[in-house]
Amino acid sequence: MVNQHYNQIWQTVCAIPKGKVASYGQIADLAGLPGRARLVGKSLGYIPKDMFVPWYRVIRSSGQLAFSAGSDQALHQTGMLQEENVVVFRNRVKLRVFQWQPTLDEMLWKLNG
DNA sequence: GCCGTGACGACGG
DNA sequence: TCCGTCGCCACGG
Repeated sequence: MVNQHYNQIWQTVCAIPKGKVASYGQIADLAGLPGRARLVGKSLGYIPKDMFVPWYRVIRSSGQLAFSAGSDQALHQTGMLQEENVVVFRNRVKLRVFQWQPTLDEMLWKLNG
């Protein structure tokens, strides 16, 4: 039994295209939960093991990875991103280059799904 | 109900 | 750019 908000958040994270990243706040907004970036972070820790959700494409609004530099988790996330050709330098990603900018179509599609 | 705790964010120095 | 501060909100003790 999981909070309904978590499902909305997971769905939204799944909409981030491969090779792009989005911020916690951005996901919260798109999920219809403005101002609840921290809830997004929480929910990513509760992703069911049998469900694929590209959690590693979610980073801070500053471009920094959420995990501290050098930690196992940060290294894992870095590896996953680099497999998608997202450049991670000094534990951060250049948002100018890799941040997902949803088109109107993508946002409307989410409403239907 | 109060309080501390987060995979956060905006802002100012 | 790198910090500290404050606001934020869901949870658990």
